Amino acid sequence: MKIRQEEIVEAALTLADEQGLGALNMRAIAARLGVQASALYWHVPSKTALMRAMAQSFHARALAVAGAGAAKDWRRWLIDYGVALRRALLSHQGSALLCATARPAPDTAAAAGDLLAAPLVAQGLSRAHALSCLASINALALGWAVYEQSEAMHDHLAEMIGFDESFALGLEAMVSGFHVD
Amino acid sequence: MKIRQEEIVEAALTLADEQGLGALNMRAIAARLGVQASALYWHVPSKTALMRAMAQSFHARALAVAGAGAAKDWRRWLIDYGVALRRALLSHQGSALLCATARPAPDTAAAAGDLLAAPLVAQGLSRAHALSCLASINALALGWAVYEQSEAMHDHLAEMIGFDESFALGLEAMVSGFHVD
DNA sequence: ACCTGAACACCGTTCAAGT
DNA sequence: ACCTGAACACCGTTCAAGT
Repeated sequence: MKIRQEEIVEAALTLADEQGLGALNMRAIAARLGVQASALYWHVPSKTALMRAMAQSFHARALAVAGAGAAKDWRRWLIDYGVALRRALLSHQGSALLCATARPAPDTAAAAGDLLAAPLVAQGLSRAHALSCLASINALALGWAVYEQSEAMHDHLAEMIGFDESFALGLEAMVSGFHVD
Repeated sequence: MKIRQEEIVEAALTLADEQGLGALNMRAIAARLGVQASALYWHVPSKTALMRAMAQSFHARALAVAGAGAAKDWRRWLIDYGVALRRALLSHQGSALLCATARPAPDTAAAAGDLLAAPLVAQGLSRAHALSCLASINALALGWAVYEQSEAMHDHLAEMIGFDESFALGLEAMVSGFHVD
């Protein structure tokens, strides 16, 4: 039974989705593909690299969604990006923690930075300022997603606030406070 | 050689600080205390519980700093809290990831929520709105700290933006966008 | 080229046994 | 009460050997 890199990442993703990030181990991934754990190492250098690939798929999704409407007002664009990023993170269990743990490949990160900054720079923000704003939105979305995906934290916070509204409130407040430099 | 709970948490904290969170294991902690790994389980129920205790020490520090000046304007207070929280997280290696992973004890979290909301409620914000604002600030500080403590992410971002200024910018933007409900 | 089987070092945790 | 020593199951990873 032949295996490809892509299949391994996909299997890992659905496994993490079903059983949680803590249940993600090489033997379980291999079993899901009808193969031995050691077979994975022909296609993937390490579990760390595998998790990095998993994390990148989330960023890629958010980037694709946000990149679509580049003609909008830059504040609107930032808000849409933040919402899309959070949604992408929440779409799979444990993805926030995964993104917090796994570092992206340096070249991918640089390319993503350029792509994200472009629509802001086109509307008059300096590149440095655009990246700064983007980083804050990344941090906000990641932080919220971490809280929402932490079981106990989720249960506790959910009693007192609504996640969607609170995130929207914080995001809109932040973006409205940004200025063109 | 007798051991106390507190000593174990402290040893774990300094070990994580020196060697990183990945090097944190029961045998290493025990060795630092001149004891066998199995001895730890007389004082601590599990590694998970130990990490929870570690995470709580960070929140406690930030809470102590922020609780100090309760008479300030609520926006100023929120900003000071955010800055204190981030500083507390950055003071130990891997603390952000630790706080993202370990869930606090439910009663501690509830008490912290009350304590933090109090100065805001005293100045006219509703309890729900105060908690919502606080959660956003928590998320922002945690997200930033995660980025700053992720080695590769750090190196990459540091080339383009200043962490301190960018965090301050995002935090002040957000707080200035909050309103009394 | 791609996979199996068996092994290695390491880890969290348990438990009888010591003092 | 508190600690040691030895063990267990589990994990990431390697590597010879098969096909």
